[in-house]
Amino acid sequence: MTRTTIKDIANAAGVSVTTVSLVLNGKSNRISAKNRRLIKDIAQKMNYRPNKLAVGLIKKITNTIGLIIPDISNVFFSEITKGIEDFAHKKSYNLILCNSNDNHALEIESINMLIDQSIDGLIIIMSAESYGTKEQASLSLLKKASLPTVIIDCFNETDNFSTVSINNTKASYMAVEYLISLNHKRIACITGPLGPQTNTDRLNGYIKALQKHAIPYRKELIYEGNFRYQSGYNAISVLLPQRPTAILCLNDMMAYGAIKALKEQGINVPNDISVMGFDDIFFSQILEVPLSTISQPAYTMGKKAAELLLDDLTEHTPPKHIIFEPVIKIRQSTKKYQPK
Amino acid sequence: MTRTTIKDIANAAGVSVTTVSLVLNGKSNRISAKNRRLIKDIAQKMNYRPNKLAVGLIKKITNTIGLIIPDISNVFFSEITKGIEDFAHKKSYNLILCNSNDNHALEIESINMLIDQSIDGLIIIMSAESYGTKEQASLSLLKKASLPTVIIDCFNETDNFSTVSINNTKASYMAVEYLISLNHKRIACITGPLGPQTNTDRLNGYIKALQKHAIPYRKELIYEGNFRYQSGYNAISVLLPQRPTAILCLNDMMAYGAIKALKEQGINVPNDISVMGFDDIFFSQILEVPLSTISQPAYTMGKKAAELLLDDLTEHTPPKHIIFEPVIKIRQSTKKYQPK
DNA sequence: CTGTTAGCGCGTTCAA
DNA sequence: TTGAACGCGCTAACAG
Repeated sequence: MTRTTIKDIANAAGVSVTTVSLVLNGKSNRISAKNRRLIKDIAQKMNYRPNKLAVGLIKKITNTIGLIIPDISNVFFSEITKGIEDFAHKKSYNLILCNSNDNHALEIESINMLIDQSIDGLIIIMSAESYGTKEQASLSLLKKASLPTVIIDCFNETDNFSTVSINNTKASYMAVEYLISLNHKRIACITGPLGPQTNTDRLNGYIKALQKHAIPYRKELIYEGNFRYQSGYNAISVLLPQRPTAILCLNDMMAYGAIKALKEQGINVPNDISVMGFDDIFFSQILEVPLSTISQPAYTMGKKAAELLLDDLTEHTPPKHIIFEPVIKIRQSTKKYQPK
Repeated sequence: MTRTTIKDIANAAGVSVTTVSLVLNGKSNRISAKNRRLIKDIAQKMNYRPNKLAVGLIKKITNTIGLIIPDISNVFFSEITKGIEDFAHKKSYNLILCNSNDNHALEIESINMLIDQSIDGLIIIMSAESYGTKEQASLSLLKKASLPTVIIDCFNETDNFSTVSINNTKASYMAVEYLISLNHKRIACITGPLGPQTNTDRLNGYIKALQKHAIPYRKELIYEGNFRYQSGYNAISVLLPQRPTAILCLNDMMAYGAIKALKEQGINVPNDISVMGFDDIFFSQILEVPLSTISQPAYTMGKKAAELLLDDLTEHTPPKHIIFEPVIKIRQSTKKYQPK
């Protein structure tokens, strides 16, 4: 069964396609009332819906936005996605989803595929591989296509893109300062891949807080993970010999892995070692020992990104940089350090 | 900056657009070798990529599939989505994502939006509201549009759609039989919304297992939840007075809520009450008391759905019904019942 | 008030 | 071996 087109309607109504188009697009001030009625009735009856490909081809507007994220099965990203989708849908935009799997080549490929689809704009969370020249490669591709873009989780003032993120440096600074206030001095840190600035910012916040409190920075206390559960777990065997009294994990999933490994070693959290996370995903509240962590408003960040993008699309607002303030959630995985 | 079109290439090469089109579509057997070279070179140099709107308009193929799910922030669904996206991307298909928020009207709206976008096919997980006549409404809309569709989590032989699901009846049957083997007789059940067949199937499996073992079915032991953490939590206060010795939760999230409420009441899992889940999402392994549960291969189910759909699109395979076998994961939240 | 004409970017006859 | 012409479904000048 083939869809009804304006041509069908025009035939049925005995008018030209122009008239139909005019009526159906609300530009019918100059069309006779009876024709207006007639056409609308027929359109309704024949269940007419405009073909968006055809409209897009002409108007160069598709009401479609692209989303590239590293991994939709990661709850932090899926929460962001929800925020984006909800907002976009409310504004009658469709969302094309692409996973980059933290792979730069796939990211580039996705950007190209999305451009080919004539998306109106893009929201992207860069892959972990996309930093330095690779990040620039992605960005310049977007610039060449002059594609309205909002970047999440990557503050970037120099290029002409809107960004949405939290203040990462401040976030981990807050976390470390809190741990220091608990008398901790040997604070280990399990980081994400130390390429993207978001991640190095977090490490820098850690370092700054130590400096501020005149605690020496020890490289041996740093473990570079990859944001996955397993890497948090693995970190423990290399960190433990350094005898940390607290461990800051730069996302919650790694904190879960670390806690698991600690438990297997018979080490109690928080009595023996304090552990902090970063993100505050839902499950952190319901852990055996609810996780102290830095909260990022994932849903809101997604929503805000969508809002910025659609604003840009509809009224060409200049790039904005939204920085959310991190919020520290003190739960039960952290505790005052008491030398034994 | 505007994209380069075949016209641009034709001009640059001094040939007609037909020639360009022929070459770029691999139908260049009849084109002179030098022109072939020339055109390909120019296309490369000018960074030509076909406009998919235009191609779609002609070919009626967009290489785009739609996905409608209740909620992308639910890890069970996001895992399915990952499976779909990975497979689709590998086959050069794009994915348009829509959340129905378990709302039938939104589901219908999404279907229409997706059809307007000329998607080639659809994968859908019905909203909790879409059962009975509402389910039929969604299905008949798809049929009228003759849109190739795969339905996940809803076995449905009568309509002409492919389906992917697990054997839900058997799944909960297995769970209950396992609990019975542990000497439990007062087994409560926290269900999902008892509209969609998937959910009533699960309840039926529970009932069948009781019957098989001559254990009376008691309505007071059933609580109808909504698959959310909070409803599992809420269930406990109404179920507890019935003194169950085991509780089967028809998804993991509700099991988490139930366990939380139990803990707050000073009731130990599994020593006082056994709890089983359903889904086996990642977090179930890392709970304080790792959750015994029925495992659904979410990623694989998504992948399989995408595979069925693309098979249908490329070679018009008849509808298939894939039923995965549930696997019981015995962890530590269940234990032999010992009367005290 | 309404129809004719001309494309949007591309694939595909049909002639030449 | 190639090009002109047509059309996918629709919008937008421009006439009338």
